Amino acid sequence: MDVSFILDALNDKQREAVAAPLQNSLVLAGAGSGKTRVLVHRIAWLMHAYELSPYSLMAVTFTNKAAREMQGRIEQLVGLPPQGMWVGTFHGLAHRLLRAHWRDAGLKENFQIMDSDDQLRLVKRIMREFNIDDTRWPPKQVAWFINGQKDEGRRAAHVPDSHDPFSKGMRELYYHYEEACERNGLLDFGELLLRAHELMLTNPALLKHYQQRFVHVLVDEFQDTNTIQYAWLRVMVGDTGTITAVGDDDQSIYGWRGAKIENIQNFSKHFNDVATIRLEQNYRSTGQILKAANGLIQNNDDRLGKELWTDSGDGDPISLYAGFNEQDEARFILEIIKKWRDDGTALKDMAILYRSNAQSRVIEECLVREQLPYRIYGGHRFYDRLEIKNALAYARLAVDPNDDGAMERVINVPPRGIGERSIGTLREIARDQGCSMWQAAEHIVQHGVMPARASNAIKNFLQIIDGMGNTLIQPDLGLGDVFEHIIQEAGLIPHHEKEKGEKGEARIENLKELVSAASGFSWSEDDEEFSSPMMAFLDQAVLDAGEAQADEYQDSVQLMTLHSAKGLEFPLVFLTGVEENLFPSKMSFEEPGRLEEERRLCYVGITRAMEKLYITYAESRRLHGSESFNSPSRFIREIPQECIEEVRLRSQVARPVSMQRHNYQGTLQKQNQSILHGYQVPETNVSMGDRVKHPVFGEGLVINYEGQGPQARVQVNFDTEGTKWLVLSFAKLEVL
DNA sequence: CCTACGCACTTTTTT
DNA sequence: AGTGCGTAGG
Repeated sequence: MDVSFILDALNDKQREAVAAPLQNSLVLAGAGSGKTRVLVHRIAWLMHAYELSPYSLMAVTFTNKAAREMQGRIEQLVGLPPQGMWVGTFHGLAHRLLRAHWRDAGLKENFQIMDSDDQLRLVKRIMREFNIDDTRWPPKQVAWFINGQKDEGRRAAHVPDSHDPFSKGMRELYYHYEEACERNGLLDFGELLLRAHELMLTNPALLKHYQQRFVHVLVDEFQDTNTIQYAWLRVMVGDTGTITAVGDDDQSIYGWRGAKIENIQNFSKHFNDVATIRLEQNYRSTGQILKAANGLIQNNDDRLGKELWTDSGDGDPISLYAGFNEQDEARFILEIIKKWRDDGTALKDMAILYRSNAQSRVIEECLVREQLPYRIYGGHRFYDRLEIKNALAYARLAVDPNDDGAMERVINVPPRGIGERSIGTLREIARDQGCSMWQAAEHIVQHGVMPARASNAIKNFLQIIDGMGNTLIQPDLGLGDVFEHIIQEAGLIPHHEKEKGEKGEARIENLKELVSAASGFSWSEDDEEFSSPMMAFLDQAVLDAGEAQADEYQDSVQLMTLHSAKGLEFPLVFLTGVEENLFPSKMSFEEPGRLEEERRLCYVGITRAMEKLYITYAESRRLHGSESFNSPSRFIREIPQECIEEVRLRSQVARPVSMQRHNYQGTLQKQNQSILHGYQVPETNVSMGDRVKHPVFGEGLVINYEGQGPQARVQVNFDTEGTKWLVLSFAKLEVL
């Protein structure tokens, strides 16, 4: 069979990885080295060279986006969809196993998946029920604790006993939480993985079946696996299967949520006869950018070791800009963006990266002022939005009125006269009778045990839900129509119309989008596990947050955190706020490993840039209301200095010693007039970039300033006399 | 029952 | 500074 189409157009190392024998292999794929390509071609190779059926392959990713991309590229390469192959996220595949084997997994047939929001609500509910002090055990922290334990594969019973009351309480709460989930048929994200793992361990026949089925397993972003994911993989592969793990230890940035970099570091110890292949040729960035990235990451210990290289030239050095505050930083970025745009670069090819979301605001304001379109990645996901979650809760109630979580969520949204008092009564009855809140509500309405006003309100609600339930069983209604009804019946549109500002409008727009998402939903393929389209849709809504935003196709500047930038690339990248305490974040100073993770994050940031990278920081920054003076990040110092070019002379005037200590001695290499133009010097009529005339020195260009009021000084680059600092109140400068 | 005000918090995010 | 949450008053 001709397999050249699989191996051609690969470099030697990629080919080595793709055509490796059917054995365990670890592909250390540096940034921009064609990782997904290798994965996809490996799959095609296994199918052709070893005549493996797609049925015997499983490919695991972390995000739905990555799974979709892989699926698409396999189709593209092989020419048809890989029938029977399992391609999906850890959670998606675990979910699939549990739906198929719910009985063996000890679940209810109609079990529901909770997202983190549902989970937090459940935690709060439990804490209320048991009268637990939520100042000593903040619900968020409780949820965090439970998730952390599940990531480690521990149930409440496995949590080591402790004598300190706080830990004891946590453990106790975990018990209650487990019990509540069990009773209500609820699974959080961690539970999907944990339960899928246990399903395999407790059902040897089932395990054998899957181990025999999956001859080869492929894993993307292996450095991000946590304990339970790794354990599950090992069980699924077993002694008979083999695995290809693709990842990059230098890009492990999720340790804080349980990812174990050790998994990739020790991979060769846990699996037999591992072939390790390094992909170090980078097809993305210029030589200078790679040199900077390599230099920086060398400061980490315990690396598997890897050095990126390219054969496509050095490119521009990295530009470093010191803003005097965050406003200045933002304005600088905007100037560069406008320059690149005028030179023909599309806005979507420019990315502004920052360490924390709070930093985006200043930049956004600047973008708005300059009327440049932008798009912020991350933020709230579509299905996470309040209005969407409410609509989905109505749908859940329509499917199963006994869904207490959904009931609590929307019973009084929009306000319909069922307040905390009434809900409390419902909860009480439900608990005493061991029934659902819905049944409690029916009881109340029938027996009139509550004041007429409250009783009527509840009756009204029951009727609304009943009506929704009816639309579900009408065969001629599509999923979109059902949601249309639901939103209508619930009165969500008028409810959001009442909201002030543009918020309500946006929410109504989102609800419309939900309707169209529902109409476009198809569950045809291999989803025989699901009993109805609505159920499938609801599951999908929880597991796949629906990334796309409306303005996706508009050409716009891309803003995102460094974490969400992983896996992406842009010709022009700004790495902003590169200051001590911010990046590395001061939160990372406590645990030793965290600083290395910050450094990897910086490495990720640098390697996003294809052509040109700007690193910026601000000498003074207003964040969370107060002003702080941070020194430039240590990461800047760790980059080989020959890769860096400063775009502004650091001011040489008096400053607090603490700041001066960190100043760079870099010299002014290039004056960029367009950069500086438009900078207003406070309380004067002189602007940066202005041409001025001095009675003695002649004409020159204002390139910097310092101080305020009578002490204000400007630096002028005179045409004939060089640069000089002048005190504005003395020098007789004339603006030309 | 709803609205308004005051308080505390603030790294990173996917599923 | 801004937001989200909980409590106090209308």
